[in-house]
Amino acid sequence: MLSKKTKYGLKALTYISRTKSDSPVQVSTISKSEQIPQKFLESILLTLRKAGILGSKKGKHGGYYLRHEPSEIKMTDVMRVLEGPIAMVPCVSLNYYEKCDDCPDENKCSVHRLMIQVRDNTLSVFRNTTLEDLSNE
Amino acid sequence: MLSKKTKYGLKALTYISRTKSDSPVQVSTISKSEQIPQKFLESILLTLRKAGILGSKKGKHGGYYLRHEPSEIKMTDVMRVLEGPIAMVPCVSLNYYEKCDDCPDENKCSVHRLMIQVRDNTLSVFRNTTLEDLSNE
DNA sequence: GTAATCCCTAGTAAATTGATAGGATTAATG
DNA sequence: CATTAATCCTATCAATTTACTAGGGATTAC
Repeated sequence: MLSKKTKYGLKALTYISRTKSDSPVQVSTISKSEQIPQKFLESILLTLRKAGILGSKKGKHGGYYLRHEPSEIKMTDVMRVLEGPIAMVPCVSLNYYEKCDDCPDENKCSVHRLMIQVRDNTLSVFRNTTLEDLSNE
Repeated sequence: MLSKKTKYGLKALTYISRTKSDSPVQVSTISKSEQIPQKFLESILLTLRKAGILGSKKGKHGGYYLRHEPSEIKMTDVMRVLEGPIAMVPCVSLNYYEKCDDCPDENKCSVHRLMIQVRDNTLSVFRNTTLEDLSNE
């Protein structure tokens, strides 16, 4: 299941991306428009900022803005920040690999081989989708 | 993340499928061989039996067996029983569809459209993989 | 200097996960 | 028929994760 954190994060990014304005977008604005609890959203946008995806401006008339063009923000990056590893098991994770305690030989593990296929398919979707794609329509 | 329940379930099914014997396979045998807590495994195999994937024989020399040929047991069915919906959000689930509270128009929702792609890709893997595939090698 | 904004740390209730406990039921076997 | 070995069933539980909320600190525009 996709966490609400990820869902809210994606919606917020989409919102900011669609807002074609020079001034940064405020948390309260996004919160109201997308029906996201404000304090929760605050913490999510903070995470995205710390990951380098968003930038922020403090104080009055402050807010958040994209650090790069929407077409250059890949879903692989966004998903890893918000949801964590893309793989369903650590033993097939590219970025967070971990050996299974039980499994003596990964190549002979049926679960391993199945999950590699799922990972590759999911990865290809996220690699080929940018924030620009999400923001269209 | 794949739950341990699903992981254990898949490993157990693979084990049973590889055991080419007429007599049913006992929980304790699988438990030892695959390093799965016995009581936990018991409950998992019970679930698979109730879903019609496994059959069981009670009493001495009892155990579990496959109800169909490995080549006819699709991962879509197994995964739905063990892990639940394949979709990452209810609003793109084929079997467990649910509308989002917030989302006024699904076709315009960026998360919705992205998650449909992920679902379709994952689904194609599970549809094209049977227990026989898992059991080879 | 005041209002509006992000920044940061804590805490917390509810749900889920990954088990464990204990026994009831059923069947094979001597 | 008694014993043993299996599944079946219900209940419980600790740890973790999720989805928030609270409360204030720091910064900036005006």
